[in-house]
This record gives sequence, structure tokens and C-alpha cells, in this order.
Amino acid sequence: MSELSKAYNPQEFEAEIYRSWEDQDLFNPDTTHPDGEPYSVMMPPPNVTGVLHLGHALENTLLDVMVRYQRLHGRRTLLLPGTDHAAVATQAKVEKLLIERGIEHPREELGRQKLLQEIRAYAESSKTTILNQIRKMGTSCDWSRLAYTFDADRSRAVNEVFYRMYHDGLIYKGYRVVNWSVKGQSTCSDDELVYVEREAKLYTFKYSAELPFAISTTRPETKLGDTAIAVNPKDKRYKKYIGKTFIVDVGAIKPLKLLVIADENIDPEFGTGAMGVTPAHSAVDFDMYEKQKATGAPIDLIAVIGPDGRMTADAGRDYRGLTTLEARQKFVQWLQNNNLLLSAEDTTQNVGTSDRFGDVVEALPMTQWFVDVNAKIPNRDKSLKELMKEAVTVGLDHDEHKIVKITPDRFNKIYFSWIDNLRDWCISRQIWWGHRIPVWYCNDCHEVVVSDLEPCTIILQRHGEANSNAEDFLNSDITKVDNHLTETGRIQVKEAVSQMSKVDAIYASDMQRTKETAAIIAEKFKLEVEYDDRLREVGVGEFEGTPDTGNGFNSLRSDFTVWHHDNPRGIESFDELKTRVFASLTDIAFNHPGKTVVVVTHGDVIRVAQGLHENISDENLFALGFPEPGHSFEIKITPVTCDCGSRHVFQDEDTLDTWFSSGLWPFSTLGWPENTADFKDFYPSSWMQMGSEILFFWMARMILMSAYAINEIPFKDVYIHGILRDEQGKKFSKSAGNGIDPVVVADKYGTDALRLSLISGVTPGNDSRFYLEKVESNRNFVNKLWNISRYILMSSTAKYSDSVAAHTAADDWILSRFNRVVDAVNQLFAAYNFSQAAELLRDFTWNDFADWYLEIAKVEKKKDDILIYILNNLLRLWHPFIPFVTETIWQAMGERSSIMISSWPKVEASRVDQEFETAFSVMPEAVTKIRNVRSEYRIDPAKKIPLLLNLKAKDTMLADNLEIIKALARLSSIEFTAQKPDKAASVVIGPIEMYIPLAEVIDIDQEKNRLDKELSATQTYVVSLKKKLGNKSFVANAPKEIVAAEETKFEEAEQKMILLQKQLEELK
RNA sequence: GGGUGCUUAGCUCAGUUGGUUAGAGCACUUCGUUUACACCGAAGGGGUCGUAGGUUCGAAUCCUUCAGCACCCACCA
Repeated sequence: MSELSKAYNPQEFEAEIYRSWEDQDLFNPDTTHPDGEPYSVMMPPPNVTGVLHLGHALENTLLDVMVRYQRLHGRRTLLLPGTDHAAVATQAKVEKLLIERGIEHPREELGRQKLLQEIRAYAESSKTTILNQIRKMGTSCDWSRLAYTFDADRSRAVNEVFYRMYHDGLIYKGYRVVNWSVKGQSTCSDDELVYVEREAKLYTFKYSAELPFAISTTRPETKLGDTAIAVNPKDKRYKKYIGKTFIVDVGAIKPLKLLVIADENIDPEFGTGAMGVTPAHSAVDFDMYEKQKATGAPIDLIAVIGPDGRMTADAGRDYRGLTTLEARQKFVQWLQNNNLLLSAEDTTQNVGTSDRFGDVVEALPMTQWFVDVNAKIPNRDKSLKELMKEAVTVGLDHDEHKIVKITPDRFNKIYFSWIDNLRDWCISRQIWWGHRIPVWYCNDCHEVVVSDLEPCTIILQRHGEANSNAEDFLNSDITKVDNHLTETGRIQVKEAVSQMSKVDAIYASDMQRTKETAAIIAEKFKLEVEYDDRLREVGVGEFEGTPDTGNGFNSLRSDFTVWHHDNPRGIESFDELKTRVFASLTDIAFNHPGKTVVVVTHGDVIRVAQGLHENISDENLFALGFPEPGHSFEIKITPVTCDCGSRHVFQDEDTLDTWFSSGLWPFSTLGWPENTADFKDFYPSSWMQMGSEILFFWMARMILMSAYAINEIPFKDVYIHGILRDEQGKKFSKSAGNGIDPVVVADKYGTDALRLSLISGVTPGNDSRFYLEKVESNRNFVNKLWNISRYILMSSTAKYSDSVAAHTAADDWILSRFNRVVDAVNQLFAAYNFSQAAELLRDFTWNDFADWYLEIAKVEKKKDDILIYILNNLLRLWHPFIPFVTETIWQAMGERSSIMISSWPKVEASRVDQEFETAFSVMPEAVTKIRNVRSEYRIDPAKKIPLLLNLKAKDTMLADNLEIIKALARLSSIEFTAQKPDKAASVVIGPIEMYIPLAEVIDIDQEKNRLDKELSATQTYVVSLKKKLGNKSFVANAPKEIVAAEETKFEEAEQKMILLQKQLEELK
């Protein structure tokens, strides 16, 4: 043991320990506790492209503390790790990077497949980073079950739920007002909006001079699309106009027909009390539009703003093509010119901005996919909304086992109010990075096909560089077998192969260069190559052997119309090429559903292949790019057949809201919809944990999805944590520049210290602060524990035993204390008070154990077995919080298997004796008081001094433990006396009087002063107790125990007071 | 506009169903190389628990008022 260094150096151990846990497969519940009671937690998946920030570090710590605690209890504990593809966030991020690289319009310039490829590549490389950072935090998650919201298994779950919901009538395609990000060219959900307060002008105007009333707006330009005027039905001023239609011409393409309608929500006090209704550009107004439609007095809907953020043709000749801001100025000017503008007041308003793209979101009417939260689910007579409510109140189907318990429970209220205001959930997005909506449209009969079939992933691999590429000549003649791959080409292919992980089949064009390419791939995966002549390069006709560049083939084909349907100079027409390529790939997809297939082929074929199942014109299709030699594209083709028998379909272009897949996380991670063993064992999960900010995004959706798809709650308990703030209480953010990288902190102070710091001060649902002083303090503690262990291991030879015998009072005391601590820690864990549990342990470790018991042990000796016993158990209590240092010490103690899979200490109730603990407390008290006197009289700490005790002390624990007092207070002798000596400092503890003869340093005045101070404090106390006990109501009403306790306190205090008075007397 | 949380020592926070002379860590003061630890040890100073009321024998704790701070929600056009 002597080789342990004086200070604990975490860098020396942490990485190695984590590796050894992984090597022993200790995170896998099947390895460690195959027969235990299951306990499962799904890690909230961080974004693939993210880097670990303090929030993640906190989550990981909380999860890991809990999970290690459960594992120590012998449960079959699973912490399942994963990442989220984070649709919008990731695409926005990669697009930004591409723009920085000079690609100004990534979507237009790269096209769908190529952009997806860029995003995928970025996501994959980034994923490794965050997963390694999670390892760094010491998180004990089972890497063998790693999941990703965008992998094949999770995609399957997504499609399955979509399929079911669609057929249950819960998913519909509708034309409604949605939130539209012009910058992102996509919808976003209500929850993805960030409201920003900004200055605005509130304009009040009349549509025309004839109109009897004015309206107010902050967005005059939208008024070009107004179709109604809403007033409060009780508003006397306007009542008479309700039902009337006014025709006004404000410059839009045609005069506006404005119907005056009644709406309860109109506040007569606001503005003029009349509101211009713009159904196309306000969700609220759209509701009125729907209502009017239902009541048989429909109003129009005129979209005056388009998806490009500019005014449409319907806005009128003068406005068409203007930005909204330009249109606003113009319209206001027009109002002014016509004397219609009554006022323009400054005001502030909250505008919704896109969470990810940052631009102000427009409300636009569009056809999108929605989840209907109010429709009854077939055969269940309940809506999704109702299920979401049941899950946190009475339990699903009134089953009390199916209740999600939220900690802290005040979040229930917030959750309910959110549900009450929930609108149908817009789930379609126009970005490309995400789960493609599993809907196809038949090109032949135009029916909609919704399929739950698994897609075939096709890697379109272009052959490596061949002679024809290197030397620039065209080759589509199959008989020409001397066109081999070049050395460069072979290297390209080998590089490509190294990127492929799982391949189930290989198809290839039967030309020489593709054959050679396919052979290299086949070799790695030990597969036979299937050749398909439909995958050959486009026929170049008369141009065989001529250069690819220049005036030949290329210039001929530059006019698409020439060869679209025809074969000029013998070249293959686009129609022929497309037909054979689509047919080949369709066959492949139908033969390999759910599999990954490599298709080795040529540039033009790959170009065309991208159009399979896409609604894209031939011209645009041919305008797409294709990869360089040796590179590849990946497409997914689902083997869909329309009811009419046609396979000629194209897929809906939209992707799903990322929260659709996140909502499935609790069960998609376990292999659902397969009824896997994991799903049976670990579902519903035991605990879920999240920040309050994603309560709605995520928790609500998980409950919705689980209740719908499985009729089960996703997790039993959900723990809401707050966010971390800096020392000033500010949020950590890039813009504020106050970011702290947890990995850097872990490197410097150790992961254990970081973990302790993260959870310290954390209480359920509340924010907490994080700063480096905290980490430093915890680093110090870790070092303290290290040194406690070092001392015990160096000085003791005992072997650990479960049963130890107490020999002295100190032994009984520490064992009683220890067992009480275990009990208290258990209770704190049950209440999710991790911070307090750690604090309690720290207090016990540092004060009781190190400062007192260890010091006593140096005096009493022969305590090896108890020291080892406490240390061993203490390490296990600490392990969930500080896994690395506890494992390091554990191994140093000679334990063979990991502390991770040891067991949680049991409370031995028989060891607990609180009365004894109280009686023992006289010991530290006496020592402290003597030290106090020494300090006050500035006695050299090294000098030993004598002590005298009054005879009463003989009846206390002091008398039996004089050696301890002597050593800890550095005394030369202890004797009993009936009389106070002269020139001595005196101290009172209960009935005990202690005298320290200090002839040479004693100062009567100082001593008087000292005693006086204590006496007056005691007197005040005695008086207050006397008063309390003199209060008849108190004695009559307070519980007997309380009164008795107060009486005891009074007697003790009075006794002390008398003794102090006596001592003071003697000084005079 | 509605809602939630917070306000306790210089700082960061504990304080369980109302009953201890209100606690901890950091910081501060004084002292200290006694062979586990200076990332340490010893001793000490420091709070009328945001304000004003109320309930109670008894309030940091329960109720009400007000103030400040933070956050969430909302269609004031």
C-alpha cells in the first residue's frame, strides 16, 4: 500500500478504470445481475452533433448516481445510451458550415442526396465525440445497446407508429395555418418558437372612409388579406353591423369582402374593439375562418405572404414581390395618402422566432401533416389528449400501476395547462435530415399509400477510377473488357469499403470497371456479386471511345430535349435509362427489405437513381449531380406497391418533426415493435430524467406515444431538474461567454470532483449554480478520502469482515453513527435528494470518521478491523457519486472484483443507539473546550498541560476514556479533584467541571471575561426556557415529550449557570 | 394578463409533517511542519431567516399583503 501517492491524481486512474469496466462488460445487466429485478433508464439522447456541455454532464451524473445505486442493490440495471439525430438542429448546423465553406445555397447546389450525405458524415464523426465525452463522465451505460434515433431499428418504430396512427385516423393531411420559417424553408411546431420582445408600431386605421369603424394592427401588410372584421357580440357600438358585409378596396388584387362577425374573445377595451381578421396569417384568425365555415357563413382566405417571405400576387400589383417590411411601409403610406390612418403608437410585442434558424416565423396556410390530439382513437373511445391526462392522474385505463409520477409534483400543473392548450401537432417538416414521412403517392391511380414496410438501404457506389476516367474517354460497350481500374481507383474503392459497416448484398453493373470494384467490396463482406445489365453506364452510341469532354457527347446531351425521348447518334435516351435503372433498383428493394445493399454502378445511373420514388421532373433529375469515382450516395427505397398494383410511386418529400422519433425513445430503444426480450424485461422504464425546458417537447410526447402505441406509461417516475447557472446566476451560454467545458474541468480536477460539484446544491426542479470553487472543494474532499484510505491501508493489516465487534465506547459510537448514515442516505435517495445524501456522507467521512474516530484510533490502537470495516462500507456508499476514486481505493484494498458490483451496505439497526451517541458527545465537547482554552491563552500547541476534573466527571463517559482526552487535547496528566485549584482556567460541560492550572499565563481578568461571556449567554437561555415553562398554555397544549425535553434543557442549563457563577465567585 | 419558483451568515445553499440556543461548504480572523492529508489540522468571528400582518402555547417552517428576482404560459389584434 505504501506506493499510493500522497495526493490523489485522478488522471492516473480514470481512463484505465473506465476501460476495465468496459472490458469486463460491467455495464451490461445481463453480465452483472442477470436474475435481478429489472431497473431501467433510457439516457436522454444528446444531439449527435452536440458536444457535451454542463447540462449533459449534470444529467449523466444524476443518471449514473442513481443507476450505480440501483446496481449495488443487486438490481438488473440498464442505463441505455443513445444519441438523437436532431433533425432541424443538425441540418441547420451543417448548412451553416457549408455556407462558411462557400456553398451559398446548400440545398439548391447539392441536392437532397448529396446534402444528406454531408449531414450524415458530419453526424457520424460528431457522434464519436459526444459518446466519448459521456464515457469521460464515468457513465455506466450499456454500450452494447447503444441506440440512435435515426438508425434502422428506430426508423422502423417511427414508421410503425405513423402507419398505425394514420390508419386510426389520428394523422391527417390538412390545409391550415402553420408556423413557417422563411430562412429554414420549413414549418416548425408551436413549441419550437422562441418569443422575442421587440418594438413595434400599433397602427389604427379604416379600410375605407365609408366604414363605420377602424381597426388596429401591428402588421398592416397582412391586412391586404383580411376577409372579416371581428367584434365582441356584447359590444353595443358594433352589434348592429354583425352579419353585414363591407366591400373595400385597399389595393389588393381585388376588393376585400369583409364580413362582420361576432367573437367572444374580442376585447372591446383593446384598440377600437374591432379586429381585422386575416385567416391566412394568424392561427387565431384561421380558427375563426374554420368556425365560420362550420356555421354556414364562410369567409374567404387570402394568402398575401408566400413561403419565400414575400408578398404574393394576391396582395396586389403594387405589393407583389415586396418583403413584408417594404409592403408595410407602402401600405401605411397608402393609408396616410388616403387619410385612413388614424394613429401610429409605439408598443412592444412578442414575436415568435424559429428556435434553430433564428428568423421571425410567419404564419402561413399550408398543406401539412398533423397529429389529431382530439379525435377518438378507434376502439378506445379516448383521444390522445385524454390519454396524456390519464397517464399522470388516474392512470391509463384507470390502472393505478400505469401512473407517471412527476418529481417535483408541481410540474403536474404545468403539464395539465399545456395539454389543455394543445393544438393539433404539425409533424411535417420540409428539411431533409429526418425520418421521411412513410407516405407514397401512386403515379398511376393517384391514391395515397401509407406503408410500414422496411426500406432497403441502397448504397449507390460509383466504380473507382478506371482508365476511361484517367484518360478521359467514354465507354459503354460491354465487350470492351480492357478498361480496368487504375491503381488510384483501387485505393479509392478500398477507402470506400472501409467506411461500410454492414452490407447484406452486392449488385453491380456487369462492366469491367464495376466488376472490379464490386469484387473488392465482395471480398470484405464475403458476398457473391449479383450482376444486372440494367445498371450499365448510359449507352454512348457513336461516341464510344471519344473524350467525355469537349464538343462530342456532352455538348449533344446539353440539350435535354434532343435525347430525352430519342436516340440521336445511337445514344441511349433518358427514358430508356430511367426505365431500366428504376426497374433494377425496385427489384433490388423488393428483394431486400430492411437490408443494406451496395449497388456498384456508374455516374449517370446514380444520377438517375436518385429520382426513384421522388416527385421530380426528368429535367431536374438530370440536373442532379453524381459522385466522383470511388464515392457513393445512399438512398432508401421502400418496397411499396399501390393497391392498384403499381410500383410506380413517389414518396412524400417531407420529413417528420424530430420529436416524433424522440417520443418513441423509451420503447424504440428496446427493439419495439418487435416483442424483444429487452422490451419485455425493461419496459416501462423505471426512471426518466429531464430538464424542465423540454417537459412539453419530450415528456408529453413520450407519454402520448407510449399510451397510444403500447397502452402503457413510458416510465414510472420522472425527475425534473433545473438548469445550471454560473456564480452570478446567469445561464451558461456561448453568447455570454461564460461557458465551462466539463471535459476540461474533469481533466483538471478529476471526474469525481466534477460529479460531486454538479449535483451539489441540486434539488428537484430547481436551478443550481456551478463554479470552480465548488469543484476545488470537492477535489479536496476526494483527496481527503484518498488519504483517509491511505492511512488506514498503511497502518492496518486486517482483512475485511462483515461482522466486527466493538471494544470501546468509540467503537460503539462510530458504528452507531455509520448505520444511521446508511439509513439516512437510503431515505435521501428515495426522495431523489442526491445532493443532501452526498453532503451527509461528506460530513460523516470528514468529521466523524476522519477528525474524531481516526484520531481516537491512533490512541486506542487495535482498531484495524473496524477501520477496514467502515472504510470498505463507506467506499460503497460513496461509489455512486465518485466511482473512480472509490474503485481505485477498492482495488488497492485487495478486492478482486469491481466495487461496481459489490453490494450496498445494509443498515444494522441493532448498532444504532442515539442515546449512547449523545452520551458520547461529551468526549469531543471536552476536547474542543480544552483546545479552546489553550487557544485563548496562546499555549504552545506542542506543550502538554495538566487537567483536573471534578468528582462528578467520574459518572460520565469521560472517566472511562481519559486516554483519548489526554492525547487529543495534548495533556500531560488528568486527575480528579474535589476543589478548584488556584490560578486555573475552568470549563463547564453539564455537571462536569474541568480545571486547567495555568499559573504562569493565567490572567484573572481574562478568565473572568471568558466566564462572564459564557455565563451571560447561558443566563439568557435559562431565562427564555423559564419563561416558556412558566407559560401555562405551553405546558397544557404542547406534547408531553416536548415539555419534558424543555424541562431537561432547563435543568441542564441552570446547573451550568450555577457552576459558572460559582467559578466566577471563586475568582473574586 | 395568467401561473410557478425563489428571497436564511460576505458568497453558494441545507433546514423533512410548525417544537435544537437556525446549520454546512467557501470566504474571513488567529494559531500550527504531532510520521494519512497544507488539496491539511486546531480554535474563532459572523444571521432579529425579504416586508407588514395573521393563525398558534410555540413560526425560518402554515395563511394573507406588499416588494424584489427568476422562469414558464398566453390570440390583446
